[in-house]
Amino acid sequence: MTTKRRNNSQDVADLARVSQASVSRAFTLGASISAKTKMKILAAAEKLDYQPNIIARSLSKSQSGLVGILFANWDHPKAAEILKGLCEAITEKGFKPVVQSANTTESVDKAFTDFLSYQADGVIVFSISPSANMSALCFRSNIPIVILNHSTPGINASVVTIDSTKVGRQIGNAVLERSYKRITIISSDAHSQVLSGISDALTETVSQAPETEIISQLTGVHGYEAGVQTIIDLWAEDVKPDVIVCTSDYTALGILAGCRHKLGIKVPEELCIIGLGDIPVSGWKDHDLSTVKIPHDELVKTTVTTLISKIETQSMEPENIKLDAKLILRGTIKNL
Amino acid sequence: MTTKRRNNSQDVADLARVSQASVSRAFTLGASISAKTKMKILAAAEKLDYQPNIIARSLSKSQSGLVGILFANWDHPKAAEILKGLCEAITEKGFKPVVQSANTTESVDKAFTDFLSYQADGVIVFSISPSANMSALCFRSNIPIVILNHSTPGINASVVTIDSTKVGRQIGNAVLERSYKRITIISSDAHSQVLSGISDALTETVSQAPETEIISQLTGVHGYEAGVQTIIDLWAEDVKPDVIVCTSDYTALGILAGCRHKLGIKVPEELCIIGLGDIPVSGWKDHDLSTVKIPHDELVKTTVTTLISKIETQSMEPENIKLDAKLILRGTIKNL
DNA sequence: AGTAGCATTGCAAGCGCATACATTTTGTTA
DNA sequence: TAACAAAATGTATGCGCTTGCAATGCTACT
Repeated sequence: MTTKRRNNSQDVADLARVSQASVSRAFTLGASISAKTKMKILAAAEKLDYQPNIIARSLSKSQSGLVGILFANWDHPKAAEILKGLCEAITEKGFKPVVQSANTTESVDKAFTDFLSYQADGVIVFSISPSANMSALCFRSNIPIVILNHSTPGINASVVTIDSTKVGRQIGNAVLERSYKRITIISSDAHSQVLSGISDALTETVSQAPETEIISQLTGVHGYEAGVQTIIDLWAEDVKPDVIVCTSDYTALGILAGCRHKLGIKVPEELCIIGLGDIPVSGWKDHDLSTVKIPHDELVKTTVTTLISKIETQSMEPENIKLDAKLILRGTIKNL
Repeated sequence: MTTKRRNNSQDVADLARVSQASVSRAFTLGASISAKTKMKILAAAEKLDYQPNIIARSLSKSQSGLVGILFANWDHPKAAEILKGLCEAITEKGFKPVVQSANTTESVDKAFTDFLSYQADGVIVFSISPSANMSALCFRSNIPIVILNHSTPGINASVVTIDSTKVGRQIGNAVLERSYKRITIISSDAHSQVLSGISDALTETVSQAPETEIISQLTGVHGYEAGVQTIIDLWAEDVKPDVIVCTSDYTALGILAGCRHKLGIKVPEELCIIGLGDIPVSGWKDHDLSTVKIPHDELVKTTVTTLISKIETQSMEPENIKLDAKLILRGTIKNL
């Protein structure tokens, strides 16, 4: 089968008996062209299945209209929602999202050089940071980067996150008001700025309250099963907090299940559990977990808006944007 | 700020004192070039932050290396996993995934014309079908389409799904072996071929067993809360099956919760519940839901392999590929 | 009618790369 | 060492589009 060449603007021009430039103008918003010839051209284009070749347009305008999305954390409970939001917002702005999956240093670097090759007009990075090399390279190449949900100091990129310090304070206050005293913090990921921000603020708040203390802090625990095991271990070791703040809902749900089904610990009377993320399951009556609702939608929209505005203004100035998250108090914390 | 032009192959050529063509060859695998000059060129390229401009390459080779992904069903419990798999497999094959979100007829058509414009080499469609118009247009333009998890007859596209008929028979047999008699089918989506395949096969299997019958069939019920409400309604109306087959785990979990926490129905003694999808929560001890495990990973890989092979062989021949799914029997069905 | 002023169109030169073809260099063999 | 094949390199053209500039058409006004 000889592959039939796709029709191009010259073919349309020939059929419509105009110049190729006019065809181009017919498909360019706001170009100088009369309504009459535009009609004629569009009709011819229709007849020939013609669509402007964006690749060629990109080349001649030297901007691709492509936005790279580097997506690292597919296990994030809201991964689909976030990616959907990013893709839709990007499309909405007239760009196309090119998604790359990467989480090792090398694969991240590879993804970035690919973005460079594809002349991406900008890059969004989710839950990871580019290497200093790559961010510098992008800077030199005038490709703005916006990082969502992660931050690494000293990188030439903008960052959009929740205000984790504020969340930490809210949790601290809620716990203190209810006279819980002995706190354990369980974080699923030692490297996330969001999580460490919370525990910093929590430490700070608690240290101002007499008789209250953070009795233990565990790191790298994530997932339901790990949660179940963790609470069993704690009780076995006789480390018995009356509050567990957990930087993942899944883990928190595991802890809750361990309390109820294995250890017979009464929640919230004997133990208060707070998660992070507000995944749908947490709201189910079976669990009714107290947690923190993160404004993903807003984070996503802000990320895209920020990036596109940088692309359009050719600005490489890093910004640091923090949005508020909301503490949701449900059955796993005492009522006031 | 005057935007500094990115270095191109000519710049590298000048620095390395070779022709532009040689630079091109240095970056083309298997091109005719000596090791020595290649070194020289790569060094110069390094110095100039040069990356080949894929947009220009695409134009001159008239193939973009882009694969369009039309993603319709972001609420699918495995949406992230599936999309990740697609993106990674596509990247692996040396292409780039461009993700479009669309679920209305118009937006789907729009997405397709965009793919055409971007000269996508192929398109993957998840959980929806392109319009006849668009599939015909793609056919004329030699752009192969592979549809994952959905099928519409009379469309010029390949399809990859699970063998839903086989799944339906498996469920039927498992239920009959355990002497359940009165079956209710609850499907979340009337249009999915996967789901209707199951209920067809189930109907067929059941009709061969004396005293067994499908006593009711509900459509358009989806989600946890809807499940809770549905079981309450059924009991209130005195429609009491002893098996509920549910085409979504979330709904099945809602039904299970309704039985246990609202109605006091004993599962599996009085009522057997089977879901579809095997989402993680279903495996948790709290629920222990019987369900069907769909080989998403395999589906995804097959989809991509199929598409890429079509792209490379320039084949527009539609294929229809069916993979096996596995019935997982847990606590919500009686032990044999 | 003549012409300034603007809208429309055509012309042609790129955008950065791949590649057919021509030319030069290298290596091989008698 | 000559002669020739093979490998390496250079030259020049085209991929399909945008856009600056020039040429043309049109309107309105004196």
